[in-house]
Formats: sequence, structure tokens, C-alpha cells
Amino acid sequence: MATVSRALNNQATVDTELAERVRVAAAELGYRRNGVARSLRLQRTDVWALIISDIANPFFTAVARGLEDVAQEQGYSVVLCNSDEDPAKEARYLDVAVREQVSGVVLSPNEVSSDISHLQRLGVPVVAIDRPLREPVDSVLVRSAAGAEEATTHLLQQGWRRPACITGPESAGTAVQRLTGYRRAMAAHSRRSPKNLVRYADYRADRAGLAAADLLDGRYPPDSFFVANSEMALGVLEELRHRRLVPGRDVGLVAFDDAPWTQFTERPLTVVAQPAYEMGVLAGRLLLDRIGVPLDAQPAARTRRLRTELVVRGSSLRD
Amino acid sequence: MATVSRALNNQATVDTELAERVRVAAAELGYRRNGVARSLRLQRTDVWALIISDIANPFFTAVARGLEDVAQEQGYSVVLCNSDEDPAKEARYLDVAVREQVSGVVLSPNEVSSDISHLQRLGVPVVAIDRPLREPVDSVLVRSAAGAEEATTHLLQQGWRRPACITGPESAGTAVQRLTGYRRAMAAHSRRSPKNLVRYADYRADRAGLAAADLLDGRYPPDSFFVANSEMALGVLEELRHRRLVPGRDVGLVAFDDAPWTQFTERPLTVVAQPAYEMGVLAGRLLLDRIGVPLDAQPAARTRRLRTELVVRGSSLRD
DNA sequence: TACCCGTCGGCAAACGTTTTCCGCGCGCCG
DNA sequence: CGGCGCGCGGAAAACGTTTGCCGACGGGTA
Repeated sequence: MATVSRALNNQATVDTELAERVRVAAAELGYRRNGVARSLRLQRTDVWALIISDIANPFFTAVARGLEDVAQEQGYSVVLCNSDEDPAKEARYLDVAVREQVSGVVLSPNEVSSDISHLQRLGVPVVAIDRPLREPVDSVLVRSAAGAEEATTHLLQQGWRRPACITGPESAGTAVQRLTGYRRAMAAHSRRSPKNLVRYADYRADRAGLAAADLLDGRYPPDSFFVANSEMALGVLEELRHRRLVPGRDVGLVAFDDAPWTQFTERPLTVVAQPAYEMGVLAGRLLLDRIGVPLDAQPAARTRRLRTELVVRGSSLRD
Repeated sequence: MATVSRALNNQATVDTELAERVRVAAAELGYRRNGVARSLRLQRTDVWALIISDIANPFFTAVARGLEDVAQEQGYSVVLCNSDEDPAKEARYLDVAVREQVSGVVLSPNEVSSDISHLQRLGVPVVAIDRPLREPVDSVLVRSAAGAEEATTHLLQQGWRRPACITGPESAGTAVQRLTGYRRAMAAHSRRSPKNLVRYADYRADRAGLAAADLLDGRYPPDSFFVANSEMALGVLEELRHRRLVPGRDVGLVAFDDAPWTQFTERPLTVVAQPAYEMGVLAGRLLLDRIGVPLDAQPAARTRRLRTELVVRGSSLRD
């Protein structure tokens, strides 16, 4: 048993020719080692968990691809858990992650206050992606505020006079950052306090559509929208279509987040694109830096902030 | 130890008051049971694996939601693995599934010949979703051929004379079924053998775009397209835009697979919608029927075929 | 001849549960 | 007062690996 185990784990102490024979025999017998028993003994698994807040969001699927590519390369597998913007589900999956002893967790937290203390106590490396956490932890973020500011400024420069902002839930770090960027741009153009031009939604299409309707029905309706992700842009588009308002003609529209379909809408959508794939890769590298490193030799929490890119298409222009 | 274990597992033999005290103490001490050790002893986990072929495809994300909802309800967690249309990755994840002793697998196989024999030998329930498998196994499928036939017939009835078909890879069951439906419709309208109107692609946007270009550059270019999934529809849309062809005016277009963005394209897309969420739910129920049932009491393989729905929007109409 | 080193494999502990077996104490009933 | 059933808990086996310890063997070296 001992030698077989050593052979299958490519340990140097076993002769290569014998190791080969072992592998052949194993294959012949259809032997597969029991990963659970192995994990129990080793106190770790070759699995990473990626806990994302919305599986339907192409941003996260691109992140997943990036993470998976570095994982595979290093012999890890990635399992994906969908918290669906629900803190309870997120907690459930964090719990599954510790129970199943994954050796690394990449998390896009629903809230800045998500509780990862248990993982940290156990020494499981965690990296926050897309959204910041209150606790100090490796993070891969984008310069949301800067991107939002650039987008809003672009609207103003195009001649739109009253851009509204539909952002995510107040509990999400990205939502407030994007709002901050919007406010900065408005202030820089000495626009009035845009309080009644701002709505918090939940990063989902439905609520965003309602928010748009609410804004348009208000006393001083906006003439354009900055929307904090592409999912919500769909909701806004629906509401606009309902009112026969055409983006790029009757209203201006910019969304955070690129998606494959954005160039095929009635007027192609102007978006703030994020380097999602690279973010996944980066998160993987940050994990790798910590895995197997004793707690006292761990580097301090590092944060990578990536730049966004404004992709101007039709929906933000004035005919 | 024995009593604590029984208490935490809600066994009837322990007094409810004592069980409560155990739970309180456990919470106080921050005790979390080790899921790996538990799985080792129990020879199973509370985890299902969902192995899908394309994580960016909204069809699969809807399936995932459906499956997850029944899983949660029954105390299971579902981890998602992305095989990315790559048989090698799929095999890797199937292997991870057996190694990690998941108690059920839902698989959308890349090929009808994907090898699940090892899972079956071990008695791990498997259900194939979306695409059929050669081996007898529980399956949740849609009536692809019927849907494709209906879509193609619709194009013909709208007055399009030469609809082309861009389908998936020959190895995928759905791809050939959709092609079959297309052929049936063509035959029913006594169209010539449509050999040079058919292209196999890989269910991805890029290759589909190339296929469209190839068709349009041929000797007898098509005047309309039936495309076998929404991902590929994006590729076709790109190629059409490149040529300044507007769907619903210059060409007809129907795609299999609904997606959130389909109603917001330049001309809203006519699609064959699949009940993706329900399919996930159904797959979960099929798993539940088998989990914990001894091998000799297992029902024979069952297949559920769900109906598609043709959603007519603008892209298939003639102005 | 004695010794050392590299390779090999037997033995056993350990990982953290669940579960069976068994014995104890208690209250209840006949 | 004896027997019984119930709730409880101790002891130990089992799940399938990894790994340290140790002894065996063979070949080269002092």
C-alpha cells in the first residue's frame, strides 16, 4: 500500500520503472483513488470554490473561465456556486466550502459585510472579486468609480442634460462606487444635487425597469441613464421600448459591464467594459500565492484594481 | 461522541431537550462537523454535480437555477462544472464527481458517446439533460426535431424560399435532431435536397458567423437562417450586420433557444423557447427518485421530452 | 568481511465522523 | 420487588488514504 501510494503521487523515492508498473496495474484494475479519504488524510482537496452572485451575468461567466484556466493548469478543479444575490445562499455555500475543505475560495460578496472569518480562521485562502469586503483580504476589483465617472461625463459631453443613475443595492460595494463616480461627474459639471435622479435597484432587470419607469414618471424626468450593470440595462431597455423611447435618439444610455449581446440591440449599447477574464486569472494567481504557505508566512492582503474601458457605441449619442 | 453525533443528525433516539443543549454547545464552541470525514464514513455527500457544456449559455444557467431550487429544498447543494464543449474537460469533471463521491450527477453531454459507465458501476445516479446519451439513462430532453421543424416551417410560410440551417457539432445529439427537424420541414414543402444550405458549427458564435459568411458567399445563397442555438445567433447577427443585412427585412432569422436579450436586438429575434427552468427541476426530481434506492430496486431509465414553444418576433417576418 | 546506501514493502497511526454493541440508571408497571 | 423499556454514553470498528518507522535485500565501497 505504501509504495503504491507513493508511486501514484509521483514521489521520488520510488523507482520510475516500478511506478510505471503500478500505474498500469491501477488502470487495468480500474482503480480510482478515493478523493474523500485522501482529503481527510491530507486535510485539503484539489478543489477551489468560486461563489458568484449571479450566474446569468456574463461578467461572472468570463471570470469563471479565467479562474478555471489557471486552476486546470495547476491541477485544481473549480466548482461554481451560485448565491443568486441572496446572502443566505452565500452563507450556505461558504459553509459547504469549509465543510468540504476546498483549498481556496473566490467570492464575489453580496455585501461588504459578508462573513468569511471562519474560512480565515482555518487558513483557507480567500480572494474577493468584483466587490470589496470590509475585512482585509486579497481582492481583485475594477476602478468602478472612475469607470462610472467616465461614462457619466461622456453622457454630459454628448449633450444630455439630466442623466439619471440606476445602481445596485446599497449593501454592494460596487453599487456605491459606481454611484460615487456618477456623482463626481455630475459635480464636475456643476449639476444640481442629483438626488432625485438616483435609484437603488438590485442588479436585476425587473427592479431596474421599475426604477426607470419611476424616474420617467417623476416631476423632472431624466433624459438619459447610467445603469450599473448589463443585467439591469435589459430592464431599462424593456421599459424604454414600452414607452417607444429609442436609446440614442430619445434618451441616452450607458451601462456598466459588457455582454455579448450589447452590440446587437436596436442601437448598440455604449458600455463600460471590464476585463473579466483577466480578473479571474488574477484571482487564481492570488490564491496560488497562498496555498500551501504556512499562516505565519502569508503576505499581507493585496488588492489589484483594474482599469475599465469605455466602449462608445450608439446608445449614448444624440442623433 | 455517539450521542452528539445522533443529536446533530436529528435522530429520534435522543431526547429533544438534550439535542437542543448539544446544538447550543456546538454553536458556542464554533464546532462544525467535518464534511469530508462524514462523507468518508457515509460513502456519500450532500452534493450534486451539474456538468454543463457552456456556462455562458443562458439556457444552462436557467437549468442550473431549476436544479438548485429542488436541491436546496431537499438539503443538497449543487456545484457547477463547466466543460466548455471540451470532451476532455468533461471527462475530468466526471472523474472529480466520482472521486468526491457526489450523490448525483446531472450532465449535458458533449457527445452522445460520453462515458458515464464508471458512475453507473458505482451506482451514482446520472441524468442527461438537453442532449441524449447513447447509454440508457434518465434523460430530460426537449422535442428538438419538432421545434426545429416548426421554426423552419414558419420561415417557409412567411415566404422565405431558401432557409439555411446552421446547426451544432455532429457529435451532439441536439445538433442532429435540430437538423432533422429542419430537413423534415424542407421535405414537406418539397424543397430540393438542402445539402448546400446546411452547415455544422460548434454551438459557438465565431464558427457560426463564419458558416453564415460561407453560405452567403456560395453560389446559391440562402435568404434566411435557422440557427440551432442563441449563442450562434449572435455570430450570425454579427455577420449580417457586417453585410448590412437587416433580419426581418433582408433576411429571415429564427434561433433555437430563448435568451434575455433576444427581444432587444435590432429586430427582436424569433426563437424556439425551451422550458429550461422546468428541465432543471425535472432533472432534480429524477435524481431524487434514485438517491438512496438500492441498485436492484432502481426504476428503468426514464426519458422526459418537453415541448418547445415558437415565439414569433420580428426577425422572421418579411417587411 | 563489515558497512553503507538506495529501493522496497510491511506495519500502524492518523484524519473525524457514524454506527453498532453493550451496559447503566431510571421510572413505570405488574 | 422484579422485569422492562427508554434514554444515555462509553468503547470500538469502519470508511480509504498518506506517511513515518523499520527491517530486508542487493550492490558498491572501505
